[in-house]
Amino acid sequence: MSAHYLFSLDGKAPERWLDAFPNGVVLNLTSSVPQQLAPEDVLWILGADRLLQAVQQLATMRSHVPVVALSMAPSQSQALAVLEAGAKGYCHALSTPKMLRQVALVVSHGGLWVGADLVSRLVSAAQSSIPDVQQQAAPIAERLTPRERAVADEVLQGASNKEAARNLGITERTVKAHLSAIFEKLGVRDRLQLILTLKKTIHSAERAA
Amino acid sequence: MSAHYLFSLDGKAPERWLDAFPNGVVLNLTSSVPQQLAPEDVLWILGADRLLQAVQQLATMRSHVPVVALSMAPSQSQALAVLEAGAKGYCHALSTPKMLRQVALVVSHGGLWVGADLVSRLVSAAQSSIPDVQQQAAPIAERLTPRERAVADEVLQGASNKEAARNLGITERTVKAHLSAIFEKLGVRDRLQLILTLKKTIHSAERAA
DNA sequence: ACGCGCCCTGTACTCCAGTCCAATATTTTT
DNA sequence: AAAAATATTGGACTGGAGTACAGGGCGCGT
Repeated sequence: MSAHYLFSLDGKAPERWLDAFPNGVVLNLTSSVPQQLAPEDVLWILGADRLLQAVQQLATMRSHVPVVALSMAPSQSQALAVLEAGAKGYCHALSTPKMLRQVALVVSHGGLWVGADLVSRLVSAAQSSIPDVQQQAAPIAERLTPRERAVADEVLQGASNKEAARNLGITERTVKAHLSAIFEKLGVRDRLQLILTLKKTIHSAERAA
Repeated sequence: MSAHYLFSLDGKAPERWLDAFPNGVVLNLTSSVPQQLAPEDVLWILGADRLLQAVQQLATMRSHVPVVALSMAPSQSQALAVLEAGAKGYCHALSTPKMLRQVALVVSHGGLWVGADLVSRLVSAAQSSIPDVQQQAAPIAERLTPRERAVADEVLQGASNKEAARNLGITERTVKAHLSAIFEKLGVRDRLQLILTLKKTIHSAERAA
C-alpha cells in the first residue's frame, strides 16, 4: 500500500484530503520528512506563499517520489512555477477525495496531473518558440473550401449560426455542417476556439509583415 | 473493464501492444471508430506522417476519451504537436507492455503522460509568453470589479465556465453570475461578443503604444 | 443599525451550439 | 467512367450558455 504525506506549510490539513487518505500523515514546518519512501508513495504540499520553495526542496531531494502541489488559489503562473520546480501534479487544495485519489494514482504511476486547459495554453505558448510546429499553422485558411471560408468569416464577425445562415442565404443547418467541417480541419472544438486561434495567427502574420 | 483501440495508420500493430492488451482491437484506415466509448477506454494511434492529423480528429471528436500517440521516432516537436492537438499521452511505439499498461492507467484516470525532459522544456518556454497576456487584459475595463475582471480574463483565454470556475476556485454558477454582470456593464450579449470587443480595444491600445 | 455594493450559491428554465446518422446533387479529380 | 470532394439539408440528440428568481455572508460608509 502506498503511503501519503501531506506537508502543510500552515499546519492545516483539508478535511477532504484526510477523507481521501485516512492513513495519510500530516507534517508541518518542524517535522522532518521521512527518509524511507517508496516510489509508489506520494508527497503532498499545501501552502500559499512558500509553496514554490517547498516544492523545489522536496522535488530535488527525493526525485524518485512524486510531489503534488495543492493550492488554495490555483493560477497558471503558479502552476508553471511548481511544475518547473519538479512537481508531478498541481491541483486545487479543496478537490474532492475522489479526485485526490485519482491524482495520487496517476502521479504514483509516473503520470503528470495538470489541468487540461492549462496544458493547451502551455503547449500553445510553447509552440511559438518551436519553429517547425507553427509552419503548418500558417496556411490555415487555405485548407478550407470557399464556402467554409465564408462561414468562418461570418463567425469571426461574431455572427450566430442563424445570422450567418441569413447572410449567406442558406439554412442554419448547413452552417452547422460547414462549421463542423471547419472545426475538424483546424482541430478546434468550437467557434470560440476558432476565433481565438484565427485571431492569433492573423496577428502573428501582421507582426511578421 | 476498459477497452483499448489501436488505430494503426499503416496497418501494423506492435507485438508489445498486443501483449499489453490481449483484448485490444486493432483498427486501420478503412475501419470506423467505435461509437460507444466509455471514459475509461483508451484510443491509441500509431503512425508516422499522418499521426498529427489523426490525433486532431480523434481528440476533438471524442473529447471524453483519452488519446495516446505512439511514435516510432519520438521527437519533442512531434510531442508538442500531438499534445496541442489534444492527446493525453505520447510515447515510443515499442515501449514495453508494462510501460504501456502504466500509460493506459494514467491517462484513463485523467492524467497526462509526457517525458520528463519535455515537461521542463514546455514550462520554461511557456513562462515567458504567458504573463504578458494578463497584462493586456488588465487596463481594458475599469468599470469591472476585480473578480469580474478575473472572470473576463479566463473567458478571454478561451476557458469554458467550468474551467474558469475551477481556475478561480468558485462554482460554475458564480462564474455565470459574474458574466451576466459583465455583459450588462459592457453592453454585450454573450461571451463571444465580449471576446470580440475586448480583443478589438486591446489591439487598438497596442497600436497606440 | 441600516443600506449598499461585492461575492458566492442554488433551482429551474430556455435557447443555441455542436454531433451523429443519413441523404441528395453538383463539381472536380483521377 | 469511376471516385472523391463539395454543398446542401433533415431529424434526433447531448451539453453548455445564459437568464430569472431567490437567497446568505462580508465589509464599508452614514
